[in-house]
Amino acid sequence: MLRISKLSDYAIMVMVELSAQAGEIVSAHELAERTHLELPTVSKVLKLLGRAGLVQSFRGINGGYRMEKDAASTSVAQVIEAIEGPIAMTECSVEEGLCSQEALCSLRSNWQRISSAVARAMEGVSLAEMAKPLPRIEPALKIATLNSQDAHP
Amino acid sequence: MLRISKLSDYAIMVMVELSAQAGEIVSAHELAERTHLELPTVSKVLKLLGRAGLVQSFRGINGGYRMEKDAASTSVAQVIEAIEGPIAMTECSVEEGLCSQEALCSLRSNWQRISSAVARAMEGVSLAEMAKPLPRIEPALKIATLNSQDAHP
DNA sequence: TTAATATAGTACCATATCAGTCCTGTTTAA
DNA sequence: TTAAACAGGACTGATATGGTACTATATTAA
Repeated sequence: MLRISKLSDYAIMVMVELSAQAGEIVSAHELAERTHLELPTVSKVLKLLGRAGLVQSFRGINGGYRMEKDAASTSVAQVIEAIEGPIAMTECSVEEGLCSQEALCSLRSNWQRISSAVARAMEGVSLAEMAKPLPRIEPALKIATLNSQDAHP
Repeated sequence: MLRISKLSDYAIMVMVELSAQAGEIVSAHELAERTHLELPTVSKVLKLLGRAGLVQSFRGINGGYRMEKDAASTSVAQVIEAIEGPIAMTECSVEEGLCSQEALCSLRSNWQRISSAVARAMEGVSLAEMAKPLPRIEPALKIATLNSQDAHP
């Protein structure tokens, strides 16, 4: 299914929410409420984002988090990497060991190429864009769109 | 880490190996030897590839598998989809239920856009290309072609 | 100085998913 | 009829992930 982890998904939600209040310090508690996620989960995500330098943390009684960069200059790829580490498709196509075949080696370099392309796809989308309901729709592929019951007017 | 499953990785290996003998019928046993994978594993992968119509199977004493299409016209994406199903990044960004916020909804459509770009990245690489040790380091790989509504070097 | 609040770091567990194997049935050729 | 090879599905062990909890530390206000 080629998915990103839920935690990364949450991280995007949190960052987008934070970007709505750029410049301000928002507590994890508040972010949890707005994203409808559990506080411990949001907290975990924020810690990871903090280590990656995407948010700055403030301790103490009026503490919280603040976005470090502009939403337009932070990419989805950066957020995902903060949570999951480097973007790559395979550990190494030849991990079976005994790479003694041409074919296997050719795979490895090609996987790296594909990984780059995928990474670029995600580097090309900023948080600012994510916050907007989709600038322009394009030839929609057959990508699965699950439940469509959005509960708001 | 944004990874594909090992099974998909294996599937590519098997398909590339099969393409080296395009037109011929090769047994799972033989493919297992050439890829250095275990027979049951290779067998499992081949069954999935067969159901997806990427290979044709032949039972009986001289049975085996044969590629259905040309290696140049079969993409990495097709193979991965045969193993993992539709390529998508997230189940649905709003699976938390209670999508009552603008931000969440904007995420969903954007994820679809990203998924499309990622899918395209993998549709742009054929098995024939995978079999070659990497044609040449291309400065601007034409694979990605993500919707460049923003300037993207 | 102390109390309250909020994050940091780490560790833990339950669960879901995946990889890998095996078993039984079916088809085909000799 | 037998052996070889695939089809389908079930089962299991391992791994990773998601989610939570606990302790320590920092900050602010009274």
